[in-house]
Amino acid sequence: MKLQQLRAFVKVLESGSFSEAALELGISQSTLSYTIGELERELGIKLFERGRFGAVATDAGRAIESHVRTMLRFENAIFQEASLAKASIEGYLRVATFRSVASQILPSIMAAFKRQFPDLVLELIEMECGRDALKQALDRGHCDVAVSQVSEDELDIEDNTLHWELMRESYVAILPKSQAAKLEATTAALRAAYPEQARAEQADYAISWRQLTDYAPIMHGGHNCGELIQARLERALVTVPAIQLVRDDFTSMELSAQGLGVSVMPRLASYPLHDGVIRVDIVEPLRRVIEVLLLPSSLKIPAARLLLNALKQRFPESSLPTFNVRQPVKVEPLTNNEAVSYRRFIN
Amino acid sequence: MKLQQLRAFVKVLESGSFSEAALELGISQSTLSYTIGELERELGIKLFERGRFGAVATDAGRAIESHVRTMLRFENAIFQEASLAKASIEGYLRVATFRSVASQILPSIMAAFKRQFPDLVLELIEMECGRDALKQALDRGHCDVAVSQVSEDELDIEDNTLHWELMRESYVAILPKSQAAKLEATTAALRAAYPEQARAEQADYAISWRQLTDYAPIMHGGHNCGELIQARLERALVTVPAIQLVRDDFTSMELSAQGLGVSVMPRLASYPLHDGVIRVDIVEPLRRVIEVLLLPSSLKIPAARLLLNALKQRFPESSLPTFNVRQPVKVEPLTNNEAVSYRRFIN
DNA sequence: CGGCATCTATCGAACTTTTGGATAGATAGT
DNA sequence: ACTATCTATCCAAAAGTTCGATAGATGCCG
Repeated sequence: MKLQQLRAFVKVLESGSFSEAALELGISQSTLSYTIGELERELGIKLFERGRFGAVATDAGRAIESHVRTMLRFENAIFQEASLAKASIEGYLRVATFRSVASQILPSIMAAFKRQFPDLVLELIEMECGRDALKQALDRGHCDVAVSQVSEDELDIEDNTLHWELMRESYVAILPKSQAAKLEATTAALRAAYPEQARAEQADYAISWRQLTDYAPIMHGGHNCGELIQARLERALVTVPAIQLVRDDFTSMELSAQGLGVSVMPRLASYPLHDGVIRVDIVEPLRRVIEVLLLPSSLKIPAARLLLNALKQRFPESSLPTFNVRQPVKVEPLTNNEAVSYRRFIN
Repeated sequence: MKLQQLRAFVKVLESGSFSEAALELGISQSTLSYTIGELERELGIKLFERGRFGAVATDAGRAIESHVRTMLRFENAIFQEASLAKASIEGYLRVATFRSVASQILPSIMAAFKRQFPDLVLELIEMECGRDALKQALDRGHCDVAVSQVSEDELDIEDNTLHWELMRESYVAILPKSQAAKLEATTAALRAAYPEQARAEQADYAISWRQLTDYAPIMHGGHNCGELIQARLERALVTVPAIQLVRDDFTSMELSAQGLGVSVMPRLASYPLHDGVIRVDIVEPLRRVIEVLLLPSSLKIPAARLLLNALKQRFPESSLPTFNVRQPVKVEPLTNNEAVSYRRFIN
């Protein structure tokens, strides 16, 4: 078996066609055909179903996918260790996450990370936001680290995937200043009814989901989970008014300031606050937990440990520990010779 | 990077010399030198310190060892998946354990396992009995599965190594029938003093460690942890009489029957009981836990799952779950195309 | 139904890499 | 200083890989 065959295998898997994979690999189609053919011959199984449509993996092909990717992951880890020994870090790191984190949270962190380790190629893979999809991406070896969203009541994980909470985010409502007086009247009563809302970061006003439905919702396309909020609004009221989608935080605050509706956005995104609006806590707050996921074996990848450390620095409150950059596995001077000489076979 | 280089790397690591490794690999010394040289050139680091003595890994060499072995482990997993698709299972499985388990417990299981999967090469690696040593063997990739011993109060494991209790073994004393009457007199009192001893598998007699030291201990060379028992005996009495070492269970019972001393052996080993002896519970029993250890990633190796299932069958009381032989990771028809088309780079 | 477009497989020659024997260099022990 | 035991290098032969050309297979569409 050869690594080149495995690299070709993955490329075909991803591009779904020999010809295109060959193009991307910069080799001829005949070479690629020969390469995959050799691998299949050695394994004694067919890896791809070929046809007019291109190439699609057989059951057996899918069965080995994650193993192949694991091997390539560790090839990368070896390059990273080697570059570490030369006091730099080369290689790549693939981070999978969903749209809002990919667009709002990671860019600044990864840019800083990139500045610190310029020779590392960072790859951000955008996927659906469900934890299951991201966990599968890890299992299949599509990425090294994943950042997913999970609701507060589903934090546990049944298998041995590692996961740490990065932050817990609550959404706030943004309403025009003109509504301040009206809200002032109800805020005290609401606070009393929902005491758990009392926290350091408390806003001057509070509102209930029921009240919120008096306004036209302005959804933020960037970092809220549209369905989550929409579902919650629908629970409070039968029909939800037509929703406007906006891309920029300040734009949506501007719309709110103009009295065009209520913006719902993660608390963090509401700083700095637009002059014409007020920040309003939503009682029975809807919160989501942003968590990092990775396979235990990914901890062996130096760049992954570095990224986790960077995340810990950015989110000091998170449950992340800090990792040693240098081999976390202690290598004792026990010579392999000893282990080997004791070896015997059962035949 | 090429797998052949990695295989050569491991062989040099294990044999401690280029010449011998070349011999074992069946290639010439010059070829091996060139192979390792190429790898070093590509990584840009020196992997071995060479000299009159042979070759010994540098820090960098040791740093990549576990990654290299992981890659080879998964290469093996790929072959196993491929053979599974052909309704057999080829490849190898390396099990590390310590002497008594290697000689007394595993052979029958592994022989049966071997009969079931004749094309699988089983490798039994014998090491020291400490859990730490075996865990390190796993971490460094010297084996796929480890079976270790641990005392009852150290069951927890801090990192994410998987571990399941196979069996909990208590030792019994074997004494000549002539001692029955004498023991009968004290057994009831001892049972009352140590009620936790009352169990289904209870023997007809009980004895304390203090009383045990009246007899010459006959140690069983095969499956007790000599030091463990000796230390316990010494705690009960200042000096322990000279110890006789015996290899066969029935032989040591024979010695006890002849009134030559007391045998101490794991309960399981005392079946069937020799006619001339009695089985005696030791109060404040000394127990050891035999557990299976493996890395989470080893669960991906089909043969490892098969072996765990075989162990579960042999030890139905153990905490082991039963694994699916076929890919434990569900592979959904989500095409990689989708994931890839979303991909973008941060540069 | 048949031509067309779009795949992959195969062939043979050019090219690249790998291999092994011979030899040189390095080093520790005697 | 000699010897034994390592690894590195050189070079020619062997082996493996690559590519363009071409053939074969298959679904699409008029």
